[in-house]
Amino acid sequence: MIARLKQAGVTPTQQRVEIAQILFAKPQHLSAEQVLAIVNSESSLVSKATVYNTLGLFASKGLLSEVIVDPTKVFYDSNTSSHHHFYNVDSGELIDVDSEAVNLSNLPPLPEGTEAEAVDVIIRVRQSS
Amino acid sequence: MIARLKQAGVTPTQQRVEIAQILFAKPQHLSAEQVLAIVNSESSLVSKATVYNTLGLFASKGLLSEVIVDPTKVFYDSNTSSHHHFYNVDSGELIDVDSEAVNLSNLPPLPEGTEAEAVDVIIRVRQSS
DNA sequence: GACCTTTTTAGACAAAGTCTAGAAATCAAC
DNA sequence: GTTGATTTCTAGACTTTGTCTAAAAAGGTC
Ligand SMILES: [Mn+2]
Ligand SMILES: [Mn+2]
Ligand SMILES: [Zn+2]
Ligand SMILES: [Zn+2]
Repeated sequence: MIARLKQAGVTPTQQRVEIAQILFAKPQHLSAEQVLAIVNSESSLVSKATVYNTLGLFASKGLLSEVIVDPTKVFYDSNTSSHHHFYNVDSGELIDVDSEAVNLSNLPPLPEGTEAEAVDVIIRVRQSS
Repeated sequence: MIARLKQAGVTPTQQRVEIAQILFAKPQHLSAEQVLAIVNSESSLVSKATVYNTLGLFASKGLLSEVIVDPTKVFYDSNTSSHHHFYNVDSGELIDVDSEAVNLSNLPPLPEGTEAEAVDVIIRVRQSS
């Protein structure tokens, strides 16, 4: 874990390692508030400011990606390979969709003076009645 | 405009007509704060609560769609036909992309017990350096 | 006009996230 | 290992977007 942070150019402090261990345990989608709660569930280890700073830092270094699907919070995704999402608007659940499971092609020309950063595909679903 | 609201099952009050006139003047993407500022730019006509309530009501009646691309605010889109978006992460600009300009097919099977509500494609671009 | 229902309002409140200024930890000579 | 510089962390104030509440206003029906 420490090596992984170093390789990404992140000084592996104790707080950053704590947060990394939670997130990189498996591919998952966690909000900052969830990370804060998990990291401090045993004893109070990491402050709110540090959780937000660390998640932002990890995202800027490519260790996490941000998923914006809910107007009230950002999800941090430990799966950084290019993929898409189902978002259940009723439950708030976010599920990965493999890139190959979606045929996305023929993208239009980008606006003048811009370059692509990412293409997000979000399939919003609701509980069927 | 009044007819349009009635047809959507919305009682056309003075405040709702004011907001509708702003939004339905052309296809555009406005945040609640922007609508509030525009509607009250001459004199104070509509309260904050009413702007939020009205935008939510219009969206629930299909007169507007919500675009979630920015973690800090929701955009309300007066173009309700199915389409996609460029989002310039540097400028915050949101540009429509015609549905036909993107080839999207082969969607994966939906999670058990869910039905599709929408498929959002967001092409995030940044200012090229 | 009296009554009833719907809508609007000011302003308190909530949730997510940022900022600040000082404390703590780390690092680099010496 | 002490000194000094740099980086990181922290508590808590603050900001922004949005929601809630309880009362006022508006509108519809008789
Ligand atoms: Mn919000
Ligand atoms: Mn935010
Ligand atoms: Zn994911
Ligand atoms: Zn649009």
